[in-house]
Amino acid sequence: MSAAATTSQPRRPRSGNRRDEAARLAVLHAADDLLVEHGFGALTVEAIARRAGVAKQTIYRWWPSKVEILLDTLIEDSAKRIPVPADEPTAESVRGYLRGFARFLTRDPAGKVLLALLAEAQHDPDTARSLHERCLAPRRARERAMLTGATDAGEIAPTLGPDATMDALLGPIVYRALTGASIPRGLVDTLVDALLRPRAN
Amino acid sequence: MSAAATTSQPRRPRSGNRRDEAARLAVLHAADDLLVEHGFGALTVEAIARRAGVAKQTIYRWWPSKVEILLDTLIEDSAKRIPVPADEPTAESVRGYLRGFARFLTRDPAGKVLLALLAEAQHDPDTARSLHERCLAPRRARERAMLTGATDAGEIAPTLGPDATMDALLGPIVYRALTGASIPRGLVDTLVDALLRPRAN
Amino acid sequence: MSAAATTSQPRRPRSGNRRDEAARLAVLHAADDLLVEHGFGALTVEAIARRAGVAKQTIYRWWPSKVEILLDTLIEDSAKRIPVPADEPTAESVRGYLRGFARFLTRDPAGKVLLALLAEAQHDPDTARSLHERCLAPRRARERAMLTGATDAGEIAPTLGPDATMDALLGPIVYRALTGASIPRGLVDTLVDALLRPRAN
Amino acid sequence: MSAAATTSQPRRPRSGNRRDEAARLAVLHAADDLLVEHGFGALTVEAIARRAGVAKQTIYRWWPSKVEILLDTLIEDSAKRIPVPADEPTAESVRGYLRGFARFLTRDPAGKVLLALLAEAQHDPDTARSLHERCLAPRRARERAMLTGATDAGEIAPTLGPDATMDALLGPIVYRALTGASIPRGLVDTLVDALLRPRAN
DNA sequence: CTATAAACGAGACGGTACGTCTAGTCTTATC
DNA sequence: GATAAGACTAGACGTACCGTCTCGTTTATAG
Repeated sequence: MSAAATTSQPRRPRSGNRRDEAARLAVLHAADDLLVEHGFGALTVEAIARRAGVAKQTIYRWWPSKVEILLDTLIEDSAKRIPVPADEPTAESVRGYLRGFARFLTRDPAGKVLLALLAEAQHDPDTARSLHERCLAPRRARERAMLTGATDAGEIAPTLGPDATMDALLGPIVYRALTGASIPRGLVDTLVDALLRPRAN
Repeated sequence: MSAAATTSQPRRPRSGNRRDEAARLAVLHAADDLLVEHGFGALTVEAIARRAGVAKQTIYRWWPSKVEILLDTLIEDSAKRIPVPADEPTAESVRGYLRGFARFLTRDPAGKVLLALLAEAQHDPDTARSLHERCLAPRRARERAMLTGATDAGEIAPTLGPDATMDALLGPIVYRALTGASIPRGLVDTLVDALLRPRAN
Repeated sequence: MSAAATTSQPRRPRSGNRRDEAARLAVLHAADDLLVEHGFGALTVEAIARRAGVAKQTIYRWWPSKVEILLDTLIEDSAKRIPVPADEPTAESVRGYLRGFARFLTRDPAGKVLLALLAEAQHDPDTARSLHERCLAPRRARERAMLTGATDAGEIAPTLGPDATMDALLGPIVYRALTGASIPRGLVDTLVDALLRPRAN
Repeated sequence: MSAAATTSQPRRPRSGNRRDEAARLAVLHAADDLLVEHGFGALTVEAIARRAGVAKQTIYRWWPSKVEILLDTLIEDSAKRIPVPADEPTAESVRGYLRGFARFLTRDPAGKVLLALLAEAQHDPDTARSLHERCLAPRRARERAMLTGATDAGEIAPTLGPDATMDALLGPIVYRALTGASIPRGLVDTLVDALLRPRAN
């Protein structure tokens, strides 16, 4: 309470057991597996707990909803599988990004997670907000940087602003994935040609 | 009523009361209202029955699931609000169709139904099948006719096939609606210009 | 709408399926069995539902708590096993009643129900109220009648009022049952002799 | 322990490897208070720990169950409030003991503890055993001594053996406390008169 | 003019999952 | 080594809907 008290740093009453990393990973994997194997309908908190060998309370302690569990896996997976190109500001890198995105949505099990969250966001405003804040907005920021970089480098000349351009490029890919259609190589090429170099042709 | 009628259906196993049209409409409106007012999460069969003043069994008797209720309303509404142009095979009519589509998704309460069904289709294969068979496929057939008509008339010259072209046009609109973004007039114009008259400019 | 309709009595808006008697009995028996076999600690609503082959909601629909289930069985059983003598206003019938009571508490499985409810009443005011209103008070009314009848007939001459007399007679029996002690024949005899015929000896 | 020890830890006489008496008392008082204030239903280990400002583990380390906590307080309180008379082997001292007992059960907050434990003993065999071994049996031994002392002194002449006599005296008192009834002075007097001096009148 | 049979409202039923609570155990870091 | 803090597994709590199944009533045709 005297000088000694003043010297002591803001009290760190930290103690107690720390979070169990194994439990955290078990939950993430269980959620992922259940979604891929049995669909979103089978993705209940009880089922996740059962499959992960974890108590329900452990899930509720760390995640406010099953949607946040999926978001955790999605953020990690999408960062690995479909990083936004930041180094080479070329039209080709944009094309490559879109092809990777298409492959992710149609072939990668983790792509199902994005589609499921995009779907759930239509049913639940909280999901919509979380999906935007934690996944879509950060990615969009990097996508904008990718486009403006390439534009500044003279590689592309989009008619629309960066946001609308990205939506025009991604929209068809996402929509076909949502409707269960494949995404042919020509579609991506045409989108890039038509929207990024409208006059350069 | 006459001898002819009696002859045409000699064994009428049918008897008793016929379907109550008032109950049918009450269910459709209750489902629509609940979706718009409280979201898909509040759209339970019990809530629909409660709001419609109808017994649950009456719903289960006529609809296999709540999704089919929504489909019934969607098919009727979309036929009225966003008919596929069939008379004038011009680029302008395509543009008008896309603008109507964008307005439907972002402004019309009935547009929420389409987004909700598209979402639910990600969670449930039965919904996906119904949505395609009863809504998306018939509309796509008319959209294809619209595009081929305009192409034959020399009004447009799409690079892609009619299906991919429609997805490239609709995808951005749907995607922005799904992510809660508005759909600016310039986006539709650019899509039409870039994808339907790539060389005609 | 005619005079006939007006004449018809106020319509009985009865509809819906009636209560399932089999489910009701299954619940009562399951609760009883669980209490006797595994004790009050194992008497959870889930366990009752499981053992009765009944949905939890069915229990919650008809009983506000598991205590009321036990009360239902207790009221029925105690009416059968330890009826309060009403016909013969003799000291002997009182003695017989107390012996039956002692046997009920120590030998009859249903006696465990009374002890459990008396115990639970100490933990929960709602139980205390229900136990009094539905079981103890009605029985006490009949016990009072028994005592006053015998007193009027000159068979007994209790010093205390009927309530205190009954408590003085039953208290030792209940207390020994609560503490797991047997109830010897001499105890009942001495209580009757000492409290009902203090001067008659 | 001496001045040297004090010097070695100038500011921290507290903590170390011995049992923390402050924690022990905090737990006992918290349990007592919770029982009196919110009833047995609110008496959870978590609530005790919370109210006592003590870790759950500290409770589990020293007490096998919350029942033992209550027993600790009960033994201490009952020894103080209702000691069994050992000095004067008179009928009057027995009467005084019973009156004290009645007052303890109906007026003293600590009396609630005995009723709660007697109740819990019906639900849980471990509680029953502990209650007997640590509380009821030792007290009963002293009560027996009280009765035999008075009998030998010619002050009383009970018909029944000492155990049954004590149960016949205490039973009505306990039963009325359990059922929420008051214990009138006349009841105790009549019990003493009727059971201890059946022929001496 | 009945008699039948379908559709209706009401709602009980066996279930599944929800999100919360407490039990009792185990771990970490502090004193 | 005892403590405060608190994460962990386990499982019951009471609620909301699910989809199925009677009930008894209503009503439009069939006989």
